[in-house]
Amino acid sequence: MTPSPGRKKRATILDVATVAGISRGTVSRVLNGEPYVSDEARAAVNKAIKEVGYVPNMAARNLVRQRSQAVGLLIHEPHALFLEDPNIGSIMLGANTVLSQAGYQMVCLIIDSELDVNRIGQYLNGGSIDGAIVISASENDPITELIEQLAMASAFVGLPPNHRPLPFVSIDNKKAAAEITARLKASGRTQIGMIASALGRAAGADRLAGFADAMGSSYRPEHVAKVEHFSFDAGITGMRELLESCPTIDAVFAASDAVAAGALSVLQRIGRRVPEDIAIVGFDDSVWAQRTNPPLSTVRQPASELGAQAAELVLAQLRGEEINRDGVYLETTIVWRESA
Amino acid sequence: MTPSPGRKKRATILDVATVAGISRGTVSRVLNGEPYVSDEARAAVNKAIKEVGYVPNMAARNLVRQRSQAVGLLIHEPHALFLEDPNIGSIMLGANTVLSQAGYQMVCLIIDSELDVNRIGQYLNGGSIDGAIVISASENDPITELIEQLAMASAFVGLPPNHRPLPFVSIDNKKAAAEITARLKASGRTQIGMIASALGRAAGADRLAGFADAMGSSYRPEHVAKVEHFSFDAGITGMRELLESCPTIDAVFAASDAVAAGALSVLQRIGRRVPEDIAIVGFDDSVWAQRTNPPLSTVRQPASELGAQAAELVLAQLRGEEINRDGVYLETTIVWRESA
DNA sequence: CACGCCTCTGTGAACGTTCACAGGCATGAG
DNA sequence: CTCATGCCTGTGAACGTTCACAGAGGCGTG
Repeated sequence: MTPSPGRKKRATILDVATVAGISRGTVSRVLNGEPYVSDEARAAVNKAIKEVGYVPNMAARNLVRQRSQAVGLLIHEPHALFLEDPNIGSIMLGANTVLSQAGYQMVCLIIDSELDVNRIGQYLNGGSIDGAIVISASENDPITELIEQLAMASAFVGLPPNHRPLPFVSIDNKKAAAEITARLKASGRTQIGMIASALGRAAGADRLAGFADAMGSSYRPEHVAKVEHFSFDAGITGMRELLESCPTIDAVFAASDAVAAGALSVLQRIGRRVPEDIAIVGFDDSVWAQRTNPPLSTVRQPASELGAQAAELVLAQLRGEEINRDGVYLETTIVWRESA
Repeated sequence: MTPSPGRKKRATILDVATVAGISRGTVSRVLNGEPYVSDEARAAVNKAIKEVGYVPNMAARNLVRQRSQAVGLLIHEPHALFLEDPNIGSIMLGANTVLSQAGYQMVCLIIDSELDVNRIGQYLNGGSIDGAIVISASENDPITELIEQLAMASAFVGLPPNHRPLPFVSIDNKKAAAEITARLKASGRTQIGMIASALGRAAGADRLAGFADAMGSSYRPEHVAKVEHFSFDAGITGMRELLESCPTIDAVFAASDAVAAGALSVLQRIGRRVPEDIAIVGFDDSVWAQRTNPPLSTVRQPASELGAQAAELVLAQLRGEEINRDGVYLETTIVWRESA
């Protein structure tokens, strides 16, 4: 009687032990590269492992070790935005490289509905991962609360919502926004507007704050269009709004490259020349920036480095080290291309 | 003596049981929503769970149940490509929705280096996931071999490499390519070329085959530029090549939208008008397609549906159902915009 | 009253590891 | 010769669940 037509029963450490003619303990020692194992035993174990096709059972290992050697990357991003955000991919790869080298498995978890929120809660606290990197959590995020309650090893990419005192890696959005706005002013433009996005998030609000700072006394509220997301479509909406409230505008700071690309498409459709008639700058230095026509002047954000540092931050906590509670800020640079 | 300043010890099912004044078994029954539990017991358990802050330990559960209620989404894509591929995000979301509703956790695993390959092997076979959805595996992929050996529940998005007889969901690349090429011919163009990409993958090779099919006797090898990836930069390279080998070309079928966008940028730089002087069509109907100027005519690929169906395929296997061994093909449609 | 059935509960045995401990066997020093 | 030391090995207990089983009590029926 065969047990079932499905997957065959997996070999355990005991099978390896009996085939190799030794005990569990020694097999375990070989598996974990511990010292005090004779060469013969080691060879016998390795041979037996191949023979029976043994692979360690993670669940059993995690259970007894009380850790999983895995770190979660939580992506809590509205549907559409996730598809457009060019930074997420870079952040993922940056984090993966660091975790991978440290022997950790990175597992990405997408939070896309209420259903997900509960299940992820279990996943977080159920011992499936030892730490979490959180990307783009919005204000009042239940996951953030959970992480804080559990006091689990974590790192946010961008500021943690609600000013929670949690570890993070970010860029200084306000400073960067102020810098590129200043540059725009210095280039001789006089009617400078902004398309501000995602004001519910620190990144969005800070970019607007930086713009206002740099404009100083020449700041005009009617020169700011406020849109919901960092998206191409939001850029279209925002640009139309801006043209209506201030037809003589001659420069626009868009809160992201995607927004800038949307704005650019509006300007081109109505025949305004960029940069001759109107200058436009973005933020992120994503693929958008280099592939619009003209290519965008923008703020370069070290996305993969953000991911990498967030991963380091989590690893440090797992090693039990004290970490910098004030967060890590990475440098941005201005990339000047032809759109301004 | 406090045990350690780190995370406090987690409550177990036994703690809940003692607080509620009943046994493990009943707590377990409540947890899993089984019948034959008195209302009082249920209430007591729920109260106790809140009180001690209990969360089930997944490792222990997975160990005894021999399954994890999680499905992996393996992304094996060269670094740069992962960032550009517009379909991956949609596939992820499509799969996540289906899995989430079925009570499964989707975990994405990125394979970006040799290091990753080994670790993922363990992850796959170590009981951390019950099934796998594989995106864009290239020929001779060790992960594919592993999945076949393990006979684990799986589904490929796109054809499995090396013609392995594994479940998959795909579009008919050859047919779709032939259709759009035919449409290009019908529009009166006479010198039609193609920028063929990623010929090492079924998707890439099939698109070229479809093109050749549709061209029939008017197929000219020198009208085909072969490039490595489905990327913007590859589009630039390919277009330059094509212009050199055939300066009078008046239509180009690019193997993907990103490639088409790259090609378009070359044409615009040298002053060829699209679509007046030369027509260009892409493949995917990704964000690229709608945001180039002019927007691209292209083949619409139901990316999120691909992810969803792949998820369904895995779930069916986990339910023990027999599945269609010949794969599932989804329909594509031609989207005609202004670039041709 | 005896019996069977249904509801509910508790208990022991697993699941596959790791870890601490105990102990065996050489080897070398006193 | 004895004892300590270093290398190597085996064993029992634990990790936190689920699952099958046994059994208690209530109720209706013959």
